[in-house]
Amino acid sequence: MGTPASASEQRDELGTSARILDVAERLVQERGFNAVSYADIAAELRLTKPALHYHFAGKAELGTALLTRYTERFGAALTALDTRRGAMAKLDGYATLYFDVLREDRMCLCGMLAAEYRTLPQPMQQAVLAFFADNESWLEAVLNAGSDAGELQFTGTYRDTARMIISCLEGAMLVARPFADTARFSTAATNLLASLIPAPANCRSAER
Amino acid sequence: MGTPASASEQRDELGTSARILDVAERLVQERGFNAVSYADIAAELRLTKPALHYHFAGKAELGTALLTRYTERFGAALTALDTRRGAMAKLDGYATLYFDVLREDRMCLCGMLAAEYRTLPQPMQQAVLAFFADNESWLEAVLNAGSDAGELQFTGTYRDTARMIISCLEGAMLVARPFADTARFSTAATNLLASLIPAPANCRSAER
DNA sequence: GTCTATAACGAGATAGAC
DNA sequence: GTCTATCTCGTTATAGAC
Repeated sequence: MGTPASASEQRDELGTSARILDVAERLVQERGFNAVSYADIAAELRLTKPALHYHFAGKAELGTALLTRYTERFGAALTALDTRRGAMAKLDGYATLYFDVLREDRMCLCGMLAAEYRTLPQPMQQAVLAFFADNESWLEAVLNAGSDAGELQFTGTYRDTARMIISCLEGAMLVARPFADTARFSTAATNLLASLIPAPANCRSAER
Repeated sequence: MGTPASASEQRDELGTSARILDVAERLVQERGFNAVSYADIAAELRLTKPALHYHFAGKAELGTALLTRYTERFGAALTALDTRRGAMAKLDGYATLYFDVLREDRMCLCGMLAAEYRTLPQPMQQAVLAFFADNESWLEAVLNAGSDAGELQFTGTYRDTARMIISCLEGAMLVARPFADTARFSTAATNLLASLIPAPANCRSAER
């Protein structure tokens, strides 16, 4: 449960801006920012290009709005996961957030934009970095608590392990999508999380 | 050592086709296929667009040639790694192939094209899948041998572990590049490979 | 808030001279 | 093998009517 994306795309009662963002978000996650045009978005919504320009002055503004909303939604999903008891339950939920995106045949928005990073306007670049930094912070806290509770075990620092989780999940999405093989992702995610489970009995990690 | 890329870009004695491929490869790895134009490539080589069309009829043909050469070069690098003794030495060399690409501020060509997959012409799509399949096969063999020799230990199948290695390295590149932080990659790669070392070496409190 | 019309530019691609 | 010139199309973006 809990794709941070879409949810509103079907409803007609929503504002035009929100529907533009919904369509744009999906198209960017599928094709990449550079491969999506105002014409593509307008056509899906049966609007015209100037109507889009009324809501979002330029492509840079649209992209920034996309990132703001996506990061907020993802942050809310992480906060929701905080109510789960147990570090592994939280990490499981975290991996499921990614899985739900992949199941819709989409790449993580920020994973996609990370690939196109060099071509993005500065405000979008900053927002992509902020997204990953946010995720890293949340994971660090989960790893810290899980380690203290003896639920988790890993050799690297909290930060490095958090980064590794993000890298593995983003990479697993990146590669699984061309193969149209969600199991490829699930297996990688499962193995990744399994590697954080403490070895039985006499094998424990040192304090940091 | 041993970036499978470039190497020839500086020399003037090379054929024009090879120099076109060199420039195109670098630009695609930096910006993405959709963000590179014939004009960009021609300008760097002080040629004109029709000169490029003489060597590569269209962008699809150029992209396919790019993939063919890249996959061959990567395959040759893998064959070279086969001479190393020890599974971990081979895996280390494998990770270094990725690192050398990242150090040049480039994404893995096929990681980049995986993001843009939906927008690629079919021949390029097939070539991207083949690249990952090739890598997977090589890794599977290394993991198999390393496991038999007791050098490596992992819980998933050879195939799943091979896929996880590819995913982690591709994802680590994807995320490290926007941060312009090669250490981010190295740490992830080191942790990844460390997780394949059998327990006794990995666990401080003695033997199982 | 959405439209028609159009500007201004860059893309991939081709014809034909040299 | 490379050029100039040109074509056609798609792109972002704006002016101004409704």
